[in-house]
Amino acid sequence: MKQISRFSHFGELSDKDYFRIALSVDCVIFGFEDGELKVLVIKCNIKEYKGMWSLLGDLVKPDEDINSASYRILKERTGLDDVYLEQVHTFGKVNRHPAGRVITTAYFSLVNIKDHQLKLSDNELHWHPVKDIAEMAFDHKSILDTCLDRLREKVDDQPVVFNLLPKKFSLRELQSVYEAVLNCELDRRNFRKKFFMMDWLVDLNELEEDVPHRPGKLYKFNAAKFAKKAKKIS
Amino acid sequence: MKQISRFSHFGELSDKDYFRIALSVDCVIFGFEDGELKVLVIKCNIKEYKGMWSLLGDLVKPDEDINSASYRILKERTGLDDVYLEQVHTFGKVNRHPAGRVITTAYFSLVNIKDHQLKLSDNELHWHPVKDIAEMAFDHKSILDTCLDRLREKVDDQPVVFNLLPKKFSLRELQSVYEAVLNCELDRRNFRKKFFMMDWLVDLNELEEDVPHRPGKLYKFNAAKFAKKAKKIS
DNA sequence: CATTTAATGTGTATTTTTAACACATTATTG
DNA sequence: CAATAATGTGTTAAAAATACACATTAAATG
Repeated sequence: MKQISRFSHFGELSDKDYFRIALSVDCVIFGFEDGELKVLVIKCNIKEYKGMWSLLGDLVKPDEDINSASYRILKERTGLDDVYLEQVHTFGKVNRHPAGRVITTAYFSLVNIKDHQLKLSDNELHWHPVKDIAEMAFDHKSILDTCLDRLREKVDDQPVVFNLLPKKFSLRELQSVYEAVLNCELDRRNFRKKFFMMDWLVDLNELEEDVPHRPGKLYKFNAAKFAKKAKKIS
Repeated sequence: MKQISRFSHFGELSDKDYFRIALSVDCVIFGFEDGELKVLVIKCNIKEYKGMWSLLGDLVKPDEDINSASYRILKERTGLDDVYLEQVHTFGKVNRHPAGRVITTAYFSLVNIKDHQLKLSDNELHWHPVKDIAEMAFDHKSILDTCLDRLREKVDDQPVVFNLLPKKFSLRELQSVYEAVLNCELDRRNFRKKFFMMDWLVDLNELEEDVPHRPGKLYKFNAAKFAKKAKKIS
C-alpha cells in the first residue's frame, strides 16, 4: 500500500511523510558596544511568545544552500554583506516551534555595531547585552548559550574578535572585547605581550584621539598573515 | 495572491514552498580494530553512486527529535543502545543528494567493534579503515573528514576514547587508540604519566593474558569521576 | 633450565608556556 | 603647573609539555 518513494532507499515511509518538516536558520549576531558583548534580537510577534526577544531567523528556501540562507538573513536584517559567520548546531526538538515542526540550524556572526546603525531603528530590532538576557522566545536562549560557548572556544585560538571592532583599534579596546566575550579580567601586560608574540597586529603609527588621557597606539588586524592558507614562515 | 501561511512571520513564501526539503541524519560510527581507526560504512544502492561506500543514515520522521533519530539509526544498524553520540555539523548544499533536496545533520559515534559483531554480516555493512577511504557517495567524505576533525579536538580534553575500547584495557591499547585517532606517535612514558595525573583510570589489579611477552596491567575508565557533574574536589 | 624475546614499568632534566607583578611616561584637564 | 587617567615596558616564578634510558617481567625457544 505504500506509495513509491524517491527516498525508498532511506526507509519505509512515503515521500509525503518526510516533507512535513521545515528547516530554518537562526543567527546569533554578536556585537560589541559600551564595553559589553551584545546580541541582535527582535521582538517576537507570534502569540505564544508575544513581546519576548527572539533571534533573527528565516525558513530555508527549497533551492537555497543553508549557508547562503544565513548570509541572506544577515544581509536582509543588518545590511551587512561580508561578515564572519559560522555554523554552530542544529536544534531539532519536536515541539520547539508552536506553529509546527521546524528544525533550525544556528549560526553565530560577529559584526561591528557602528557599521550598520542605519537599518536598525526600523523595527523592533535591538542590541541587547548578552549578560542580561534571562529568557527568550522558543528555544532561543539555549541557542544563544550554545553559540556563546562556541564563541568563547573560538576566540581562544583563532583571530575572530577583530570582526567586532572597527578597522583601527587600540590594545585597550581589543582587550576589553576579550574580557567581554570571556567574562573575565585579563592582565594588561601579558595580554599585550601575547598579541605581539602572535603577530596578529599591525602597528598603524597612529594615536587615539579625543581621549581624556594619554592616547594609545592604533593597530589593525594582520589579515595578510591569515589570508587563505596561513603562511608557514612567519 | 499569497496563501495564508502558518509561518507568515518568517517571510514571504507559502507553507507549501517550505515543505519541499527533507531532513536526514548521517552517523559517522567510529570503531577501533587491529590498531586502526575504522568507520562503519555501507555499499550505496542508488544508481548515481552505485557501489561506493556511504555512511549510515535515514530521514528524520516528522514526529521525531533529531537526536532520537540518530540513536534510532545506531540502534537499528548496530544493535547498540547506549553509545556515545555527538552532533557535529549540518550539511545543506542544494544538490548534495540526487533524489531531491535533503539537508543532513551529521553525528559521530564511538563504539567498541567487538560488542556487535552480530548484526554486521547482514548486509553490505563494513568496518573500513578511516585512512584508506579516498572517496565516498554523496558528500559523505567531507562529512567524515569534518567528524574526524571534531573527534580529534574532542579526545584532546575529554575522556571519550574509552567508548572505543572494551571495559578492561591495557595502557598500551589506550595509547594505540590515541595514536590511531590522532595519527601520530606518542611518548609512552609521558602518556602514562599524563593519564595517572589526570586520574582517568582505575587500576583493576589484573594482568593481560595470552600475550607473548610481559603482560601489562589492566585498567578501566574512571567513570565515577565524570558522573553527571565532574566533582570539584578530586 | 638458561637464554632470548618483546614487551612493561619507572624518573629526571630541559624547554616552553603561562601567570604574577610595579613603576615610569604621556597627553589632557582644570 | 599640578592632578588625572590612562599607556608602555621586563623580570621572575610556577606550571606544563617534551625529551630521553635502563631495569624488569613473563612467555617462548632450544
